[in-house]
Amino acid sequence: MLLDRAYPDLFSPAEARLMAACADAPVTIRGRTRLIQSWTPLNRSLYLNRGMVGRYCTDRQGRRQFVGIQIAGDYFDIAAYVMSRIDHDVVTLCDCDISATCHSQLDALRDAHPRLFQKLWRLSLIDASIHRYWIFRVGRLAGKARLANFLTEMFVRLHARGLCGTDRYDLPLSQNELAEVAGMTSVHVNRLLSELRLDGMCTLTDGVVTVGNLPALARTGHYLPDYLYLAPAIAAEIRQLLGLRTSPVERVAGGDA
Amino acid sequence: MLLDRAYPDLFSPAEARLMAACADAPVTIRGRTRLIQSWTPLNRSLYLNRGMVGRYCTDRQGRRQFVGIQIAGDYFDIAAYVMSRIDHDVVTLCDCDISATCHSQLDALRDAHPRLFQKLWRLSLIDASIHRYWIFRVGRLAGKARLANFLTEMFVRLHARGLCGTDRYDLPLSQNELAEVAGMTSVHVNRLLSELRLDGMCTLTDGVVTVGNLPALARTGHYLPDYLYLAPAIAAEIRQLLGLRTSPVERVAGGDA
DNA sequence: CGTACTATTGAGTCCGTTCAAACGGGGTGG
DNA sequence: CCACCCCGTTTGAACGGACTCAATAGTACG
Repeated sequence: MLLDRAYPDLFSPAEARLMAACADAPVTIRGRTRLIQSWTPLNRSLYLNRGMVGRYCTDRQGRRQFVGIQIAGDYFDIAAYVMSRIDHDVVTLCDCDISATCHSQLDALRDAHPRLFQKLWRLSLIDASIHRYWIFRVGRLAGKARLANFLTEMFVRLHARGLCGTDRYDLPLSQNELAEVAGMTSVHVNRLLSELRLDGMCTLTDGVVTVGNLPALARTGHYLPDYLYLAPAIAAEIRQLLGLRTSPVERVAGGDA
Repeated sequence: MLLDRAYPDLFSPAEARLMAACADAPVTIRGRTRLIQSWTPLNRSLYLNRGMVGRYCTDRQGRRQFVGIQIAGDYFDIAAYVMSRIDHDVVTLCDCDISATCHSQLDALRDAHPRLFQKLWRLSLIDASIHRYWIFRVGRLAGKARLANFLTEMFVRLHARGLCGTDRYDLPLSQNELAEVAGMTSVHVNRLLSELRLDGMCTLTDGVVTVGNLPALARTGHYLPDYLYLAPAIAAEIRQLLGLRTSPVERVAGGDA
């Protein structure tokens, strides 16, 4: 299970087997397919084996705002298990392999393995932490930093799971969808991307991000990966790649800001 | 317990007593006090009996972005129980009564009352849903709508708990802090507030919001309260106050957008 | 061979920011 | 009691980032 690598303290091999045993066989779904419509009653939750999906809200004029991007190894609607319905839509961004788990199976899991069950809670809390970082990004960062920050996040999350190397990764988003992530216009995304390209930080072509200068990208994006709650070993590797020195714990110990 | 009113399906009276029994006696804390520093190890979680607290991230220049406001009746760092540390800071916005619950007590609760325990998960998922709505707000809404949207959210959340009437509520935020919520400048907040005042929608003076025209405020804020997962009866009352007709379920049944 | 959708570029406009200054209330100390 | 200061609000003026509108081109698809 992909989660092993990113969060080795999260699922033991036995637990991963238990989770996999609950799930149905994966199904392949084409890109740009709406998987979940908001407020529809749901009795299954979904796990993404391969691909990428986006979660979005829509305003009254139909303009979308992505509120999350899920990558391979994510349970992307555990909330549906607890809440029965969810508040947002979910769409595949490319061809995806998805396996479903009936909520009744999760009920059984709760009674039989409460500690494993709690780890699902942990996953949803990491998700919430990512949400908070997205608020920070669109609220506080200027255009260029906003884009650089998001592109760095996607690199870090993919690399932490072993889904990409250090110099490129797949990002199946059009410039328009990138605008719906970053809270701006596709025209503006285009100009900012060309700035990042001229700076030699990264290029985005045909759904592939080629990373030229990762530390510079992280720096212009004011990016810090702490909120992802990565396992210490992986966090250290990521910090090295991003050119960061201090861990959050050191910063706390060091004194007040 | 305040949660009873807003989410009557959430805690039964017996469960509320159980939760209260776990908690220490409330302590009063002065306003503008930092309660939690990010990444500090925590062994207790906090419940807000009275007052208001803010959760925020800080960028490298020290500029704050609020990522959440908690009101009386909120557990505002359940995440600390599962994650041990949290990714953001927490500050009191006014004098607050706060009671703590040791994580060991929650462990006991998990083993003795798994279903009640799951309701804590539910709380944290509602929290995440509010996060998503904040992303939507700062990402997609223009300045005036952004402010109106936030002011409507705070009214709805407070009113749903019986913490205010229909024409005014306490909001202990300076214009500068409001700017840190809405992702803009205090100067701009000032101008937008005066617009809302001239439109007769609402005024903010000395930490009190006086609501002049709630439906208009909700309309300019493009506000829909569905994401709060309010109990049906209260949701209906709120929709009436905001001048909204359709519930989300009706909209789903009605057809695709 | 049309019909989309996507990327790119230009020009003009407006929203929101930055920098500044003035005002008013509430505290404190002389 | 007054002087003073601090903090929050208010307002002005100028700048710049981001948007809107628009046109072009390239590409995938039926």
